[in-house]
Amino acid sequence: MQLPPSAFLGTSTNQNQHYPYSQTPTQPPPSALPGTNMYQNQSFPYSMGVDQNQPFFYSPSQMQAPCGTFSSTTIRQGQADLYSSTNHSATQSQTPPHGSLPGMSYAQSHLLATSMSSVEHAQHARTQSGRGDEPAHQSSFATIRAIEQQADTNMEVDVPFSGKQNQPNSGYMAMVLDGLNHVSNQFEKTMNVMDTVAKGMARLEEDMKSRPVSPTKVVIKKPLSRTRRNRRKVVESDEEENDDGGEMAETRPRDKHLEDDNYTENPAWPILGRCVRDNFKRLLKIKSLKCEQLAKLPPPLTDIEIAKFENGDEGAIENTPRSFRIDFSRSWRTFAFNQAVEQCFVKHFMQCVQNGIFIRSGLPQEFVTKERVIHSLGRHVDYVRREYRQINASKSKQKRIEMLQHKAQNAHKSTLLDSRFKACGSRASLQRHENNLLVLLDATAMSGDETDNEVQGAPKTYLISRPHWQSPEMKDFMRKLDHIYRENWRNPHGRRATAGNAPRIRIASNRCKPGHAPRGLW
DNA sequence: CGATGGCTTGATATCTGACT
DNA sequence: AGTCAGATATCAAGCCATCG
Repeated sequence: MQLPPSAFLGTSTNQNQHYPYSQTPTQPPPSALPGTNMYQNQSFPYSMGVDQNQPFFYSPSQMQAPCGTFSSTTIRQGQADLYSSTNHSATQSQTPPHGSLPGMSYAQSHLLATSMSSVEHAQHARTQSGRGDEPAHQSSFATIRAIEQQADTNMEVDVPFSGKQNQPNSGYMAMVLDGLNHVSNQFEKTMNVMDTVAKGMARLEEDMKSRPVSPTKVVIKKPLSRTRRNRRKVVESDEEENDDGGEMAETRPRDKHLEDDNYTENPAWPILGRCVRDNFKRLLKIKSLKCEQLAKLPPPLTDIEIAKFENGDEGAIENTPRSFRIDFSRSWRTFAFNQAVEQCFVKHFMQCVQNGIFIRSGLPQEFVTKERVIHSLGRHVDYVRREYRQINASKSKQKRIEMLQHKAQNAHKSTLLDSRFKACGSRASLQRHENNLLVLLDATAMSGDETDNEVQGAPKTYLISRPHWQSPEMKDFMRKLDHIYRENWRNPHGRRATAGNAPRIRIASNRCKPGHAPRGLW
């Protein structure tokens, strides 16, 4: 017997449509589980917050979880612990049901609690009535078997119970049994995942042992949830297999610093970068690197000021943490004034580290050296100088806006490629295109978006500007993928409605942009 | 060697549905 | 009402190749 997933564990947000049966307030409350009467006047060796001397009844709240939608709200460790210690009611707000595990959704935990109690009842009945092969019990199990058989031909269930108390609705019973089966499968899957995680943790631990890492807090990066990561994984794994038979390839040094020292591989390196950037902005008294903030910075030094600085004349600009000034128009590494600024910054930063200013940021004190601060600062200044130049360049405001638009277009292209991968992955018949076509493309091969309207409040629309090398057939195929992606977004199957911003509204146009066709397409 | 353009990518902001 | 999850858009930052 198989119920469609949506009928039992559907995650659609539209409960009215996907509810396997209605649960309107006007309906009679759900009553006893099948076979309840045979448990009457018996004490139960478990506690679920019910009177052990009373026959077991499903409460409406317990009924609701397995039959309605699944919440994606997960239970945190503390909440699960709370329940374990206090044995709260499963319906209590914000309190997960008994037996909940961290990471489990509320609805899943309700389903588990409900189903587990059914199992316990069945086991209890077995022990109370003797072995299952005894005549009295055989009849009970024969009843359940009959219900199962009946359920096969009675899949449409509108009311969980018939009017008579203690008379099970066969369809509902079928769903309970199916639910038990599902929970069992879910549990098995969860155990497999946990096993994999445990093995991964063990490998990580081994790796960490072999690498000197500071004992201070390690910031865990948010994992990439995007298909981009998966794509790259596919490509990388292919390369690895070709190169060294699947062994993890050694990371290629990205700059000459790595040839001498591996410190940029240390988890503390990005933390140092963050602290350096924050401190840099603080000394410059700016909040961000946006145009209006960078415009507040003092102008480049005049020739007179430079001469005074070089001669050490009275009145020359002094660099202190309180009056921190940089000439962004001149070289950071060769201009003497900027070199003095660098020394000032490094000295101040090292003092801050010694005073424990960055402890809360997780920066290990022993990791910080002057050379590393100089390295990190240098990279950041390169970036800030670049932004500064672009803002102060003689380009017109229109030119600047165009550059920003171009940047935004490019940033969207990777999202576009991701969505097309997702669209291909969602249809079995399209997966060959994913493997044969999309893997050849990168974000630059995607069409661009140009904003169409700037009306306040109206949903933004974008005109598609396709690469000129793209054939009409390929263009149509890409549009089709976009259409599928939007359809998937609008009509998610097997999960709740897609949250968040809707995909961009992209309108076809005759606009073209130059570019080179990716290798492999010609 | 530094400047520059083009590009990718992680982090963050923002929005909305679902849930407690 | 408040919170969380999951989605996209944008920002911030860095890498790489090229040029002078």
